[in-house]
Amino acid sequence: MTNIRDLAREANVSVTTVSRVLNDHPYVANEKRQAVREAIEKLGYIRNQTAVHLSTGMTKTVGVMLPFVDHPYHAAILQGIAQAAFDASYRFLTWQTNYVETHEQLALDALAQQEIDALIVVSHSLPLSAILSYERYGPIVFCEHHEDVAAVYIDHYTAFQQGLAHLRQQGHTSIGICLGRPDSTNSLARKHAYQEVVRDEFVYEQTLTIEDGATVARRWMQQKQRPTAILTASDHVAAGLILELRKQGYQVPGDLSVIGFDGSELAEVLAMTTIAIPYATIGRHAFQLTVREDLVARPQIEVPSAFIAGTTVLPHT
Amino acid sequence: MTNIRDLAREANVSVTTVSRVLNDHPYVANEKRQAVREAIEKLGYIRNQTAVHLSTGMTKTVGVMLPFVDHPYHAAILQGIAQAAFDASYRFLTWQTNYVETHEQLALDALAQQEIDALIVVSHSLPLSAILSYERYGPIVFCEHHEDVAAVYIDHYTAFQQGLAHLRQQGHTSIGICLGRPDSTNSLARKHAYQEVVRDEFVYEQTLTIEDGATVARRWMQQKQRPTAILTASDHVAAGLILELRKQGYQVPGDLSVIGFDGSELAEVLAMTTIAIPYATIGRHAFQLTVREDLVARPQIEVPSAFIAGTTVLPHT
DNA sequence: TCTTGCCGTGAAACGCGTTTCATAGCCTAT
DNA sequence: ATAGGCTATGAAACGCGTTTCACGGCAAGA
Repeated sequence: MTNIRDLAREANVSVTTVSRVLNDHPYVANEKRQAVREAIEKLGYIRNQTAVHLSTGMTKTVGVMLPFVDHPYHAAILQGIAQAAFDASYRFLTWQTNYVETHEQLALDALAQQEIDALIVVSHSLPLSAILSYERYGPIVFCEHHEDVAAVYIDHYTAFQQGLAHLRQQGHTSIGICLGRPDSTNSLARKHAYQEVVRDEFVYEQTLTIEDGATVARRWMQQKQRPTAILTASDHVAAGLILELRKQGYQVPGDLSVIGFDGSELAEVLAMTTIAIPYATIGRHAFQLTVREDLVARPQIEVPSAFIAGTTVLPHT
Repeated sequence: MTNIRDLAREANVSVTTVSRVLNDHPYVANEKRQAVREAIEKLGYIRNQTAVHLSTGMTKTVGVMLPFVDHPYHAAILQGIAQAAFDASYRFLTWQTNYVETHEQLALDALAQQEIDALIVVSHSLPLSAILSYERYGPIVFCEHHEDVAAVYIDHYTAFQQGLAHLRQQGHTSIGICLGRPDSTNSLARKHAYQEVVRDEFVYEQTLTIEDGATVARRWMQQKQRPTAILTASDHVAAGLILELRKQGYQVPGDLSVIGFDGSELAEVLAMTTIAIPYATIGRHAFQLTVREDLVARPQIEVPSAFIAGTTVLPHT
């Protein structure tokens, strides 16, 4: 591999001058610049990025810690990050953690080891304090709300309120909710919105997948006291719920009204009433935060959710 | 930042010995090893990965060139790559190209610039030869079939044959197909399988999204000569097709039988007849190929597809 | 007793681009 | 005429871990 010193020799200039040419520094005479360019051409020189990284002390790479790369909304956030990173000539490394703490730790280590310049935490199971202790190694941006942390998030409390308000407007008083991971920030906010307006508690926890949705359906069918509407925490769960009910001969929304959450293709396909989240936007903002000058001030960005009317909610009579 | 030389001074050993301790090299006396460990502890030393990369000449990172990170089957491949890379203590950098050639080029540049040790090409629009000219910089593995190239792929020809055979078995003789990008390797294989057995040509090209599926539905409705069954090239297209037809009052499979392709959640939700592809497996194999000793022999791995019976095909009477 | 061969250790070179600092010519403002 | 300021250029230091090579010591095999 030819390097910058070979070029210097070939072009009869110093390595400094070669470096200046490579970086478009102005203080190079035209003939020398030309000579270097010809040497590059002649020797087929290609810049070694690793050396650049070591020398400059930055990798122009951000890390992304997320549980699953192939879950639709995580993938959508990743898409936004990919786009924003691309626009800024950054690259991104992904740590798929499955919510395993030792895996999450590896992303933190990478930040400390200067493999990445900054870290975006899409979702995590390590304690917040454990993650924040790595802030001294570089910027850390979250995709969910925490106090005193750089973050871009949607207000799950308000989003859930919107859904509940819609159901109550339609005359539903007996309303259930599905939550994902029970103690996640999001679940707590949702529960909060729920408990403010609902008396009967129909809370289905640990619902994440289509299959979990079907399980909720089976539980609902067995209940004597049933809600007339369920607000889920993901379109996946809603889809599983709806399809299992229909399979068993129930009507959705005739027997049960259902609202999804995400605004995914699944909701589109099922013409589902849902709450759409602009995940790609979250990803874009998250990346942009990592390179923001005033990150020390720990800025927070709230992105709006949008209620989408579909065909899976009927007024309660 | 404390470095290896600081450690050496603190522990009264040479940098060589420190390096040996860091890399668990056996030729270090226990007392010295202990002394180095204490120095690491005391000074809070953290290894600089970039320096390791420069020094060793490898980054333990593979690149992934793919059009979209948030399309379900690309995400599923990415998931497989993520898993296999994780197991091998590798990282992966992703280039989301949108099939834009200049973007694809950036992934190739990264290989030449030694930012990545190897490149996985999930799908591409650059000419194959342009990509292969970068093989001298490092291993390149494809996720689709090409002659004389390291690749892991599914046999689209056979997969499509399976679907066609099923439809003909059910009495369909007038069969249409949807293809994605018209000149992609996959489309050509599919077309080949199609033209072998079908006389009337009902080929709908450039169908990729749910919306495209709806467009196919509208075209189908306007046709005087219509196929009685359509084999699509993705569950997305099939979903759009099915739902638009149903919306317009047609029966699926009563008026038109439909077979999807992918075996995605969408197919599951719609109880769609489809051809399932083990995308994560493709990703895993692809990664494993990049680190295989005999990669110069350009090994090829074919992974099987699986016909999944659903409710969107009815015998033709 | 003499050779091998393994263990243990460190100086120095290596990988490679960037940046600081010093130097020097030349022009402009005072 | 002189102090500054800008252009241009290069030597050397820097970032930092790995690896090669040389060397001393000691034990086992010949």
